[in-house]
Amino acid sequence: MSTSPKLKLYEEFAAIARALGNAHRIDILEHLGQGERGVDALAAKIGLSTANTSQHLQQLKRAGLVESRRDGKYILYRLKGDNVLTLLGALFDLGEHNLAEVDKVMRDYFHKRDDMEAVSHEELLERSRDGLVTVLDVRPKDEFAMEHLPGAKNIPLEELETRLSEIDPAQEVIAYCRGPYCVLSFEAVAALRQRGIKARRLEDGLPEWRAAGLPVEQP
Amino acid sequence: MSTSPKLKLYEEFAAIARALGNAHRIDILEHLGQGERGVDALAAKIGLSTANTSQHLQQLKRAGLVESRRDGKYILYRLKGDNVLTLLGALFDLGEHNLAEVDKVMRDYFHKRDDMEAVSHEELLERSRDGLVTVLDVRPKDEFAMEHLPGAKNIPLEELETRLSEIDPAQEVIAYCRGPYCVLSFEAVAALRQRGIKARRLEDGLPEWRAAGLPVEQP
DNA sequence: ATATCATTCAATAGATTACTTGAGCGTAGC
DNA sequence: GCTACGCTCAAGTAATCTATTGAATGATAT
Repeated sequence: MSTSPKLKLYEEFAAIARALGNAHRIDILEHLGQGERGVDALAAKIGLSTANTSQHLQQLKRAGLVESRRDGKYILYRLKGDNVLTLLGALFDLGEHNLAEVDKVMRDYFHKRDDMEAVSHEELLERSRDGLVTVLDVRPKDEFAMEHLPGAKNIPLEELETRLSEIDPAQEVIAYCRGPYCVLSFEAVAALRQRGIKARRLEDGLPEWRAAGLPVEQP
Repeated sequence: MSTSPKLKLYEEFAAIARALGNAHRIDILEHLGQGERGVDALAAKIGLSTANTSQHLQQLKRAGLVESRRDGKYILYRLKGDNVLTLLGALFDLGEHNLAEVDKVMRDYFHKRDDMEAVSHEELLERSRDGLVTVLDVRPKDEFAMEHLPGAKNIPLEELETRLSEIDPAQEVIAYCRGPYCVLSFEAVAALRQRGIKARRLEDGLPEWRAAGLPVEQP
């Protein structure tokens, strides 16, 4: 094998794929989809040691999936361009269509996605313009603080039970979180429905919304 | 780590990515993009032992990237759905945009892709309708035999020098091969230009043409 | 049945990967 | 300057991956 130019290229592409070949690193990418993060903050969110997280980040960096900048004593990582979300989307899509295991997990834990009747960008925009829905961001407070959908109300999933009174039961709730496989919004919808409140999920999460060129609110 | 459902899903997605994490397997996928192949035939094309190729194919199968069927004593593998090409496309795209190494290989070996002025589907269709161009398939004879672009002439790259007389020097040649990184069409264009024949590459290869829903010719 | 061919399986050695631990380095604030 | 903090590096272990070899299926042909 004289390592033809084509194989050389494929070796580079394979290196990118290998960087995606670990569940924790995909998790990191999802979190970075919310916005820039420091290493420790990320490590805490995903439940890995700092050193381990740092090493994962460096693999992602070598593969061209993330980039970093220094801000004071923090080093902030972020996704490198919109292509990353596109690639992740293609990966998720293939998994959902081609792997029985993925389908099974979806059924078992997410009570079958289709039954959740996800709401599209377009529908949300339309209905929120008419003031018909409550847009609910169920991510943790700090993530909401950085960026959120326009007009959204933030009740982190953990606090949902104790803060139910803040939700107008006359309106439909549309919940969203980090991305299409983020559990938060699934569980929020389930909890709300159990209490008789009409609720649906937004099809995608914040990163996809932003990638679609739709407006977000910042402090 | 109690392995949340989200991480379980991400583990599945990561498994798909790991299956893409080897240059030979990407090469296999490109060849399967041309059409169904038996194990031995594939092994010969990509230059690996039969056993090794078989094992790579099984990894791809476990990851939901290929599927197989028995035909007599052959077991024929093929890509599992169009999502595979989409995923590969996203991967290539990210590599081209985000990795300096990829860009370097492109410059060194492919004489900078942009200078090659690739021709789009649309332009090819238009110009071949008017009879202005020779569509040249430079893949090996057996791949051409299985399927090719309508009206294309087949001269495998190895035979190009000896069969130059078959090409009308008055017409522009548009060459294509297996896919966007297949070397064959790059080299064919370079060789033709050196001999004063106007030549360009088709932007993509046969699989992308087929995936775009455009017609192909079969025996 | 036997022989043959295409493919897979099983066992192995060598390389790569994930995570931990503890040390090292740069920046901010005292 | 020193200390605290955020991050990276280096070394080590256990687990996983690649490619080779040779043996084992399974289907066809004689």
